[in-house]
Amino acid sequence: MKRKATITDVARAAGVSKGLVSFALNDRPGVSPDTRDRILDVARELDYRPSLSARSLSTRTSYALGLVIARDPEILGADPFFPSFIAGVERVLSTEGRALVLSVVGDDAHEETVYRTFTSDSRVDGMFLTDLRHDDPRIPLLQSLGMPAVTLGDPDARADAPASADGSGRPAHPFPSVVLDDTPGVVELARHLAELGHRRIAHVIGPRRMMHATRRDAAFAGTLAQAGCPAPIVVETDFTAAEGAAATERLLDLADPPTAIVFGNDPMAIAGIGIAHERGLRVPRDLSVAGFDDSELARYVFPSVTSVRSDPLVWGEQAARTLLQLVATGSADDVALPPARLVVRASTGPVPTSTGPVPTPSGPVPSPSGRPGGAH
Amino acid sequence: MKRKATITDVARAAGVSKGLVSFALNDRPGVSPDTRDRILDVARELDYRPSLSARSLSTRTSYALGLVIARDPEILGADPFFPSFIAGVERVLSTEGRALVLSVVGDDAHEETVYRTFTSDSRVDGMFLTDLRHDDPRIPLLQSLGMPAVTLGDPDARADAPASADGSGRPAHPFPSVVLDDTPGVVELARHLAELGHRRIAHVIGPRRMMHATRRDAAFAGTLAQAGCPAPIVVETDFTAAEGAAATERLLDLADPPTAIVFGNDPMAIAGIGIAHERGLRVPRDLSVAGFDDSELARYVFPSVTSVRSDPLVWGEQAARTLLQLVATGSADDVALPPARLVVRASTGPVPTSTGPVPTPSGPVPSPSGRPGGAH
DNA sequence: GGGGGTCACTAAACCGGTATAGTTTTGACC
DNA sequence: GGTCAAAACTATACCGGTTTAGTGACCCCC
Repeated sequence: MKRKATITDVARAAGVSKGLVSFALNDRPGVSPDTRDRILDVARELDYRPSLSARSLSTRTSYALGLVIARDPEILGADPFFPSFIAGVERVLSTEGRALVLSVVGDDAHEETVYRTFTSDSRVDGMFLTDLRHDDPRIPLLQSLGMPAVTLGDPDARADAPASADGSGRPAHPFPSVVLDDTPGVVELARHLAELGHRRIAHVIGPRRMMHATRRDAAFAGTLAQAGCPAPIVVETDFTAAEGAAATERLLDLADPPTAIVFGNDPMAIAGIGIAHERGLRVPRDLSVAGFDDSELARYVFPSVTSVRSDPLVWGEQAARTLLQLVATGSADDVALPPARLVVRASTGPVPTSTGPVPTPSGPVPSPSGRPGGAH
Repeated sequence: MKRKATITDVARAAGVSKGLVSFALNDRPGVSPDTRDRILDVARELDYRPSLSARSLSTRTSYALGLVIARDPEILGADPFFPSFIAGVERVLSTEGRALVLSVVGDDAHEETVYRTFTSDSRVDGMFLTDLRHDDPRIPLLQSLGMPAVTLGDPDARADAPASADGSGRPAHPFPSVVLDDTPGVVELARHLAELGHRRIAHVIGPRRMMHATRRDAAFAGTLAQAGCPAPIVVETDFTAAEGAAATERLLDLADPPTAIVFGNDPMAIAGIGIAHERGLRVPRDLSVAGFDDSELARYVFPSVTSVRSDPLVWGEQAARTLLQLVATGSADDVALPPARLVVRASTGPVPTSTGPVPTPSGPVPSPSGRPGGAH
């Protein structure tokens, strides 16, 4: 196993200085065409690969992007969002010679230190901000650290922009965002349930401090109100199947239990269906259930789960592209992806006519059919 | 925002040479106690953090470990193994100031280039080898690249060790392994089904080229044979819920369908239950189903899924520790973790007495009960 | 034919650490 | 008090790139 070729080897072999090799390899002017070709030939012949660490030291860039996931490891395993998102990110990064540096943290205190460490170690050139929170402390943190970032979704515009030098009317968030608006899907879902005749509806959401939880809650409740429905019963969970199951138990124990339950992700919805079945209820005859994210499994459980498709893979790809551009050029535009849409499957159906589990269909709504449901 | 302090700043402020600062910070002999203290004080005061890239360049070490996942992004989202494994790895790395560099690749050709790139870029100091394959090409590859690695499970010992300098009787695999033996769990599962009276049993396994698939297949079939059962029907899949569902369809379409189906992971098992329910079969009355890995969701679907618990989180922790030791000292011992055990839940029950779905219980086996199943 | 400008290229500084050779200080011992 | 070795510390080379200042060579043009 012989030593790797360095830029000095290439320079010597090509009979030029190493500075010129650097110029030729980085496509910079000041190298005559035939010299450039000769250098590139020699480099290829020696199988020269520039040293990342040397380059990093010189240029103060790491050629890596960072993702810090602040969720309990257990949840991480159950929720398919992050694996898909990461796969999307990777799909872009791998073609660009960049790497993804990952960190999974349990608590907030540790989270901050990871952001600080990644920055002070120059371990990454930019970071993805997922699971955006209200008044997210990570935004001023990264801003003060001078670390570029891309947010998934719009952060809440804060009026008190701390040191906003220009008095322009620009939005208060300092980082470009990649938005995949889930409101249309949520609105469609609310209308869908209202049209099926549901009135007593529960919404089992994720942690309230996460923006998407409250945003979806607002969109859902707002649409129901428009449709003349009473406000939904809202239950906050941590996104685990366990809490989804527990929430379902509590809801079904109510004196006047809901006829439809909407869950913040698919694992919770699947767990909810499990609870219903265990109690002898049939879905959707006695209880309608819907999930969120449209994971693969949602299509294959029985009954297949009505869900809102959010496409984390595409989200990851676009977030990676935007962050790469931000890092390279210093600025990047906000991007809006096609919004999430409702996917109706077999787990939602017309409201039961009486309070007891009676199998009488109540309206013209088609009875739920086969598994591979199409978009609404 | 002022510039980060460098080692030179610390040296100047402490009135010593930077070499001595380096010695003091790395706990090396040759520094008097009070000088060392003074240097450390100054470093703390200046909030000095050594530059990773500079250190990497000097030491030819990247302070990062790599994981290449060669699975389709879709599968990655559904299968909870990797997220949990990664979380376990992270739990160890984060306390050691190391980072995890991740890559997700679809096809084998790309996989090899990633291993080569990570190596030639010195992007990582060592790598995790998961989803071990028969005659795994990654082993000679990493060996020839001189990249340390840890394997999850024992690779198959190859007689033709290429350049085995010493004629010792050591096993042929050059890398330490972290083994979580799943055989006991599989054996227990086979016995469990045999005791319940099942004879026509199907085994829906993962890709044959992966060692764990064939190893489990062998253990399962062998135990059944010992128990006097006929050989199971084996169906190979890619681990997706989609193929799990398709396999279930095919099996149930057989003239003489199996009375129990064992799946290679939980998502497939859950999809299989979905298919059964869709056909009007009841689990476990008409069909017993078992999964693998014991993911969170397995506890919360209905019926809760009998599975084999493999504890990917612990696996990740131990793999990280072993790899860190290997990288630091040049060698590490093989580690055996507590083996995977069977977790009996509600999805497995006594074999139906007749071929038709008749609700007669057939034996003294307790009827499947509540969700939170305990270990067998 | 000498001044001025551009182009191709070289030499050397620099990034921020580690490692090594060399120099001074300390201390033990006779 | 002189000798010698160990301990403490400095100076500097080095890792492998990028970048800047500087040097010829060449051309243009009055």
